[in-house]
Amino acid sequence: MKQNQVDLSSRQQAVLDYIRAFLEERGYPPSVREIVTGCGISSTSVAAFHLKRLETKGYLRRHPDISRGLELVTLPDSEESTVPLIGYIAAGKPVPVPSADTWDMTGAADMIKVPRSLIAGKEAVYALKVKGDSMQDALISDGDTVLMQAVSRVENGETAAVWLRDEKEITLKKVYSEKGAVRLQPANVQFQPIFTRPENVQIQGRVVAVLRNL
Amino acid sequence: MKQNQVDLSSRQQAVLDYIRAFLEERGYPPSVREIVTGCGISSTSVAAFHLKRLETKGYLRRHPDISRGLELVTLPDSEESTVPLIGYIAAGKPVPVPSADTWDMTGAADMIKVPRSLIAGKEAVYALKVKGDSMQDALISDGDTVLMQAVSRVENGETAAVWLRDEKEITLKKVYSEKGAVRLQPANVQFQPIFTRPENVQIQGRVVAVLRNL
DNA sequence: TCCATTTTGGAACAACTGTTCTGTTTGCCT
DNA sequence: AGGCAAACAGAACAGTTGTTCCAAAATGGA
Repeated sequence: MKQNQVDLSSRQQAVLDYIRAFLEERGYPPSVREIVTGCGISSTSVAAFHLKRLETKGYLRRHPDISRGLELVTLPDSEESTVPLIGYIAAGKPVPVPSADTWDMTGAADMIKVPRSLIAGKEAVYALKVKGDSMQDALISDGDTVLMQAVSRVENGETAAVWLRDEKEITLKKVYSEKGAVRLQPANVQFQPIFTRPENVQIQGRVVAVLRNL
Repeated sequence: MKQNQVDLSSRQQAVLDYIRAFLEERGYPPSVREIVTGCGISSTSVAAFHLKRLETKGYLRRHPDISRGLELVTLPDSEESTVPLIGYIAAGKPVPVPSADTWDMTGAADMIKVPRSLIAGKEAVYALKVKGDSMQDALISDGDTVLMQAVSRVENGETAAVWLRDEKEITLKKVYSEKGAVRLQPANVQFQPIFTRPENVQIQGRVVAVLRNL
């Protein structure tokens, strides 16, 4: 939750934490003198000193001569991300490919909010709605939302959206590369794996997460 | 996004909008005089008058004698909610029951963030981690997070966490009440429903959503 | 119209607040 | 020990800011 920064002295960390807590609780930033008393600092000049330091280090923005003119530059990092919902995923059709402007917020595409923890650090994540019950072997049902990451290769054991060229079919399975063949393992333990030629599988993306709203 | 309130004069509405925009853009509330110039008001006393009015009407909280001591009371509905993660759900054990202080933020329990859209408007939502592969008939696998709502009855067709007294087992299924019996329908269409006596089923909660992080 | 209520104007006060200045202390490296 | 940069103290100044007082204008019924 609260992460300490390595390049801050304990005093500066304390000031930053105090501002965060104050802002969270009261809805407006503290004054310099409130910081002084709140952090056990003895003089306003010391607080000013550290505030200037925090600003040059990029942790907050200051508005000179304006009372309580503090602005946290990292808005309490919002714990959530916005990803584009670019289409549907169904058994018989390749998944929609995110285009260059897909992530443009101004686009007309739907955007959905997801907890940042679900896609921590991952780039190029987009969302697809599942149509049909063809993916129950992947423990995914009609109406689920699948978060995908646009990649063309995955590590062994990762779950991917796989286009089977021969079968002309999309399937979500764990991909294992084995001596001359590819093993596609369903998430549902009661289903058997599929073995096929490497040329038959086209990775369309990595499955990052699944959301089901009942 | 911005909703006009019916019980506000246009001036008060303008002031409220201005405060919202100012706060959004600068990160701290405006001063009375900034409100004056920003809204085309001629005197600080007029602004003070309207601010007092806005406070008594419940749209903001004021901190007297504190510069920029304005706090918008409208929870800026943050598109995400925090729910407590109170334990595990496994086949052979009843689900943990949320206690009165479970939702107390100060508790040591883990809190997780979820998109508000997943639990829109629902009360008493908590989270459980799934242990084991015993619920694949519900399209739920080991490691999934299940969002539950603490209720003791569900409507026909809703998915619930059901404790089967005879079998001493937890299962997640759609519940249908049928003439003298209860039909428990798995989400996975390839599984058969279970029929049992009403006395054998104890609803432990409604399943609101499922999160799977791969 | 007349009266009560609401809204507006203008000004001034006292407290709040950011800034700056000078000097001191502390920690740390050579 | 000596030197240097960071951190600390105290005080004072000037602009900002919430509040209040008094009076005027607008509004809205009866």
